[in-house]
Amino acid sequence: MIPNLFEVLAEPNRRTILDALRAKDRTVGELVALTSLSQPGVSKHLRILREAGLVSSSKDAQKHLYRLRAEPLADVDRWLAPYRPYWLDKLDALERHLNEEES
Amino acid sequence: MIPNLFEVLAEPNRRTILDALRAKDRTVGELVALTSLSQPGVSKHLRILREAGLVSSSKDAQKHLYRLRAEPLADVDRWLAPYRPYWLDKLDALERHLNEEES
DNA sequence: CAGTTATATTTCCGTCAAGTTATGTAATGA
DNA sequence: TCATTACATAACTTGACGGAAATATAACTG
Repeated sequence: MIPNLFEVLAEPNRRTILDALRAKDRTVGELVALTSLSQPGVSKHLRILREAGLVSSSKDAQKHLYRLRAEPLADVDRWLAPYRPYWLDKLDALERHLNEEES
Repeated sequence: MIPNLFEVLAEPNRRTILDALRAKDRTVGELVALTSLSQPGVSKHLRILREAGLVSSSKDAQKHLYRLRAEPLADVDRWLAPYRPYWLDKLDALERHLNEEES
């Protein structure tokens, strides 16, 4: 219940859905085709993504259009920020300064 | 097996461990104190982090020192990159251009 | 060597996530 | 109204994960 953002993103099919929604809004049926999951399976993931604020939906007749809402991903970006210096070559010196031992 | 990086990061205690290792290398005992987990629990998480390439360890007598290896997190950063424009205010126009409907 | 410290591994258990099938609901169309 | 389309929800099964407890291993200490 109320899974954290990382848990939401840990599921590969959910990332596939998000990636697909970057290009354009999609119906559930389209996403089913993209994920090779059953329709209920996709709906389940969409619910989790909706509850995480990562997608929103609007109804167009029977079709439900899902749209990417990437704002929550800024939290991941903020978590990641302090780690970024570690993999940037220019700051290897900093990394070695913060630690001392060699493996 | 071989859980993907997002799965590894989904576990809160593992993120706690990584965050702690940003400051300095730590022994298992220190990490036990920081996570309120049992020692075997921490060792289990450390194994997963090691297999993901996110930490390395070196032995100093009985003590095992764990060190952050943040390089794999660059993959998360790369996954995140295409989403970044969506939450940057300056690019709201781009976002509206890529989609059309309103929720 | 015996005991202690520090950590890893094993075993077991409860929980929960993810998938499927079945069913419900809403809108369209003949 | 009845059938069909599109999707959501419910019910159920299964497998993996996270945790603790017990045990193993390795190094230091007296």
